Amino acid sequence: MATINEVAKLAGVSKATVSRVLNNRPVSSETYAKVMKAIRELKYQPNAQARSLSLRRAKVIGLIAPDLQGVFHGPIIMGVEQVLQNNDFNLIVSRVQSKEYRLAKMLKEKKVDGLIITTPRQIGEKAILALKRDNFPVVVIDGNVGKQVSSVEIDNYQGAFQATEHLIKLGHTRIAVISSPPSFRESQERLLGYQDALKQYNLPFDSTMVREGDYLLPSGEREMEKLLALPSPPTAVFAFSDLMAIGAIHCLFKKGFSVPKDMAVIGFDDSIVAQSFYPPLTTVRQPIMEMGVVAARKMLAILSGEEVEPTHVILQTSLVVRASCGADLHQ
Amino acid sequence: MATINEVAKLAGVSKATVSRVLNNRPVSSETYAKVMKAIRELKYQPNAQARSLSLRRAKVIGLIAPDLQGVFHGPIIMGVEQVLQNNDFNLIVSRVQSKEYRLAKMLKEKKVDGLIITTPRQIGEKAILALKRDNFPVVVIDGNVGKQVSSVEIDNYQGAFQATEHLIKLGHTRIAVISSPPSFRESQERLLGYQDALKQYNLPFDSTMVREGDYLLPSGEREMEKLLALPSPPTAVFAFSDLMAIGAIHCLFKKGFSVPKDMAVIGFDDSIVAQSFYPPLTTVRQPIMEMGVVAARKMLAILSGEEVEPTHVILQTSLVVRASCGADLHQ
DNA sequence: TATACAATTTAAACCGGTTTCATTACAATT
DNA sequence: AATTGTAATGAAACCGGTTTAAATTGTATA
Repeated sequence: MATINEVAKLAGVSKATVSRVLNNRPVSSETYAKVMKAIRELKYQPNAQARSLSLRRAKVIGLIAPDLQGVFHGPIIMGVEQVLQNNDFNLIVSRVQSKEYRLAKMLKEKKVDGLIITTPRQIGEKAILALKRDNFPVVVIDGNVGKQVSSVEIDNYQGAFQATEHLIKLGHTRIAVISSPPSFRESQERLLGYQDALKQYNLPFDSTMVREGDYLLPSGEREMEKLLALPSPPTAVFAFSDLMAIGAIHCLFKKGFSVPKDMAVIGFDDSIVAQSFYPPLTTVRQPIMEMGVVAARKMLAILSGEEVEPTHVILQTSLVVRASCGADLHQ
Repeated sequence: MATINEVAKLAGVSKATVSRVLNNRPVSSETYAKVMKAIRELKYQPNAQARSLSLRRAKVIGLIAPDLQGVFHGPIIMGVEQVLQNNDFNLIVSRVQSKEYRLAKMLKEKKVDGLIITTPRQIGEKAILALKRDNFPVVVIDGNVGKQVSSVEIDNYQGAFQATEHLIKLGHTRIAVISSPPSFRESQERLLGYQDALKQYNLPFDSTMVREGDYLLPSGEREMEKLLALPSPPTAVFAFSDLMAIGAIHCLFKKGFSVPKDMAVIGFDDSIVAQSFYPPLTTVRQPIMEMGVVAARKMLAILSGEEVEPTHVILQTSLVVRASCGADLHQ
């Protein structure tokens, strides 16, 4: 590969002048032509490493996540990468394993200009705050680690409220919840949305109606079984993930029940499994990819100096009505 | 951030000596101690850009794919990243948009040391061969672009053979196929596996039994409908993706059929939707994540000079028997 | 004690860019 | 014609590492 020195020699100018041409700084038109000719002839491509070293920015940002695939992190990666690509940045993805260690490394090595961190719960909030203290550009997705770190979240309260309200409007009064671990912030927010919806429609809150799952299918199946064993079982179930909703339906099908006739079921996420299941699952759509888009834009804004104060954006959910609650039959 | 010069000054040695300590080259034990002390005190972290420039390798490899999420590319990313992380490499992921352009750029800029390219069909095989001609390290996943480029593939023939054989052994003789576009190499390989299985069990091949889909759910639903309209419809369907298999089942359910009682259905991929569907889908498992693992290992081998001649590994599929073919009832 | 040799260490060059500062060339002003 | 100002260019320093070649140190040998 040719270097800037070879281009300079071939064009008969100094490397400073070649650099000027490359960066669109004023040069005479004849010089410009000479240099461009040499660049073409040598098929010259500037060395990103040398440029990064000199400019002290890599034009790469890092994304740290507990997982790089799946219905949640996959779309986030897509969203982030799309924005970065359009702005001539690259994306390094890294699965967090050894806790905080690798986090800081990439930044301090200057391998990346900034870090987008998803579900910081799994990483350790202190580690993130430490980065922020060292003044590294950090954006957090789906988790608020305090006012000083920019974040992108979804409105869990709103999503749960919508789902519950939908079931209430379909006439259900005994609505169960299959929740996620109570220690997770989003569990609390969603539970609050559920309770407030009940309250708004003057329905009593019954704590036996709330069960705890772990987001995965088997827990949905298991908790549905427990709900059916109740003296007075629910007529509708709101699960905090599509997979748990589907698990609940597995349980129902195995016992010969029909959905939505015998039980209305609603999920959360609107992942690929929701639309492909039969009956197609009514669910709360999280704008997951958009979280990635917003986070990436925010990161670029921070790097360009546009965003100096941390900001926190909360994206809205939307209800996707399909067949698992019988809403289509109700008209 | 501290630099090597500051460390050298604090330790009272030259930067060359600090460099030696960093790279585990022989130094006296007192020098070692002095340098390490300075490194700790300054919280020194070597600058990756400077090192890359000097060593002419970035310790980053690029992954180019038409998609960065979903049931196929998600696991590949996981597999690749896992291997790279264990070898202290980073992974840049990039969705291919503007065809060949960006491909070469990252390599020529020296932003990455090598490129792993998935489903090269969408990228243009000539572009890949051009990279190889320029002697850039390239590994291709799920697509063979010729003997000169290392590749990792799965045994499509074998997978289709297994699936078809399974249905035959369950007593089916009219087995339909919902294929993918015939121009795709894997379509041809799978079709051959299907036909050879029929042949081996002395079953006739009937071309009306093979329909063309596009890997997505709606096409499965659509083609199933056509199959049902046949004068003598199949009793079993083998779809070339889980999503198409599920689409076929949607069609059957809507018409009041039962699966597997009225129709056995088998998919391909073993994606998340296969296990979460009801009835759980029997399918051909592709070792997708393993493809990423193997590709990454191969890339590292190329970069370290271990692998000089291109190699081609073909991973085996396996049949995952669940409920959609009724095999569990047959015992 | 002088000499040879190996083991450490350092100074300087290099990787390939960007940028500061000085210089040159040239047109405009008085 | 002398002076001033401006635009274009080049030389050299710099970014922060690695590496080569030369210098230094200490030890063993003659």
